Amino acid sequence: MDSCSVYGDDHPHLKNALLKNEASEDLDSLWPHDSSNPSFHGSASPAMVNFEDVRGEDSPSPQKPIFPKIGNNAGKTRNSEELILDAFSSQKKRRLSSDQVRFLDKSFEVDNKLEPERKVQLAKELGLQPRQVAIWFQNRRARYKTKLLEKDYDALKSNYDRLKEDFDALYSENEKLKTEVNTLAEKLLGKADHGDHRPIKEEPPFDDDVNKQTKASSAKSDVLDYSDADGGNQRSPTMLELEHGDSSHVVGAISDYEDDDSLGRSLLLEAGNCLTKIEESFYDDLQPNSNCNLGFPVQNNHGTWFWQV
DNA sequence: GCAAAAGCGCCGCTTACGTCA
DNA sequence: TTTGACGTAAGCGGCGCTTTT
Repeated sequence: MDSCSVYGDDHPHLKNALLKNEASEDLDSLWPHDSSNPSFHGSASPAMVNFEDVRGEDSPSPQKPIFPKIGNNAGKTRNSEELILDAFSSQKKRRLSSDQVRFLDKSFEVDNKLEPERKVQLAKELGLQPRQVAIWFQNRRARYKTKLLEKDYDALKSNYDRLKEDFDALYSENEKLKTEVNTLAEKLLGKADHGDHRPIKEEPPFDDDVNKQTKASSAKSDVLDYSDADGGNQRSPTMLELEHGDSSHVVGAISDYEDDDSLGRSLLLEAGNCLTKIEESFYDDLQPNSNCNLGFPVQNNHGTWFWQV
């Protein structure tokens, strides 16, 4: 920033006032006074912060504007004329002092927006140009926004990780149960091949598409010759039924095997229990009408489960 | 009353400087 | 002493809103 354009050529009276260290008196005439706030000499805004509240004990007189400590000489004692000459003769950027930053931060915490009056008062109190105060607030808002975004990102990421963990656990359990069901089905098939060749009674219809494919099938094909009902994935009717959320007929079909031995019956009963368990595990907690399924299966009006994106 | 111009402040992006390891 | 990374003051252009003409 070109400080000369503000306090120099454009406002020679202000430059002279500063050179005489009379800034407070001259600037005081620019806004109304408020005796209740000696620090700001006229602060009427509740958002204003008293510089004395944040200034360290080693800071200069609270009644005088705080000029920036310049560069590496920040810790050295320099008279005000040197500082002012430096400020006006150099085009280089000068960092704000820690006191100034603390004061601005306090003020920012109270209100991150800057009204014109407040800006002028802050600038006066800190010995800065109003534009410098405005720029500081703009940059501060930007930094604050960045931090907020980072915080939001972290929160969303942790939520995503947690959901993914849950999903992975459910998915692996699903795979495990599928394997278990297939094993039981194979055992059942082997049993049927060795013993009773009586055809398994046709299952009652449970859904349009699946029913079309299974209606004319034998009991054997009912278990093994399941065809593609949803895009290439070979799934047994049992699995399809699971996806349709109803295994009651599967459990009911177990009664057709009452003539079998106890092993077959127990296997079937166990399979039925597994199916019930799978249903409970996967579908009971889902909310099909929710817009926040995050990729979990959702049931539409026809009772068909699909993957919502 | 309406429209164009001017003024102002804010924002996002960028640059340049100061500081530190 | 040099160098690269990082934080930050400030520049710039665009946009929206308000005021002026």
